[in-house]
Amino acid sequence: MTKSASTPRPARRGKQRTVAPNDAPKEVDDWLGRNLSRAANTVLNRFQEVFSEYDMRPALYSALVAIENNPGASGAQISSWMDVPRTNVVILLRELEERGLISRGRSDEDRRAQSIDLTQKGRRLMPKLRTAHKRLEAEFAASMSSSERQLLNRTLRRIWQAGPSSAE
Amino acid sequence: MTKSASTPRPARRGKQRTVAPNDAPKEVDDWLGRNLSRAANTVLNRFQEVFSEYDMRPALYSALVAIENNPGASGAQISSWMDVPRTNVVILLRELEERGLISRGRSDEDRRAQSIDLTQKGRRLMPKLRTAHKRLEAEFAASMSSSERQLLNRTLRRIWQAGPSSAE
DNA sequence: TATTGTTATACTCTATAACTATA
DNA sequence: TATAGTTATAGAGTATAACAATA
Repeated sequence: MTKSASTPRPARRGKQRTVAPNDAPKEVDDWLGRNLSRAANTVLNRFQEVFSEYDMRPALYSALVAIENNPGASGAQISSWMDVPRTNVVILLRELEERGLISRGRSDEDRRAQSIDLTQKGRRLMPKLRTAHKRLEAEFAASMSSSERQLLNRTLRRIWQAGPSSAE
Repeated sequence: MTKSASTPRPARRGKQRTVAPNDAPKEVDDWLGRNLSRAANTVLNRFQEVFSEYDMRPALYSALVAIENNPGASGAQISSWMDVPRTNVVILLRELEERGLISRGRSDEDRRAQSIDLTQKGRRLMPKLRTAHKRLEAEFAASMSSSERQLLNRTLRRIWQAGPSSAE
């Protein structure tokens, strides 16, 4: 069984910040890695809340988008498009198949490869997921100017694209 | 035993990007959460490489900095300063103690609380770790202007500080 | 009742080694 | 030899519940 077949994770309790806001600047305030990790985690938490009714994780959602954007692609092609190691994509694909959102046939030309597509159930789900995702993005975009948001995404891409490709 | 007592993790193989750079813009290119996660992961990988000779993880390093900045503090105070749940700080403190980098006595005023300090070994290690960390920061800062870097850190802080405090 | 420290456990993403089947 | 798919396993960070000891 997959874990995600269980009850959706309860949204984080929205605890109030009780810490006094007069915190002095800390040595760690400008650590890039720390700020990135914590920001990523904040977005992850909101993702789980926004998508709670769909029992959807970010990696699962991006796999669905990859499949929708590459109809009939093989797992290796999905892996390459997502830039995620094949070995980790396998788990996502199995889970999506178990949930009836994708189908995996055998390719005619290359009998090693699969031919992956959204099922009708999957195709029907996508617009709802996209709506939820747009809501999530808009929520964070609300606290930035448009140019600031674009610069942020460009800067972040420059950071991670400088590293080695994650696709195996 | 703690895992970190084992051999330092081998630095990631620096694989060349073989993917053709003519990738068309993808739907996922402007996903904030994805860009944040991947950027954070890139910095994490570099952290592991730069700190490989010290067998040091980011969380462990930031705990050391927290302790150095709060001599004699309790675990709860360290947790609050780091803004990390107590339950996760416990693991870091135990590991640091096992490695002889910190000492944990009992507080005189409150017999529940500990009084945490760097050991001499820990104090001697800190300058080396700081040097490595400065190198790491400088490496990523090199690809940005100073104002861009400041804006980035400010934006990231705004994102994660908007969420609930992680300190329990 | 509340706080301190702790154990146990789970979840998400990422990473590597090793294997089978096919090319 | 190389590629596609898979299994198993590990590491890093984050999260919650529950407990004993102390306040």
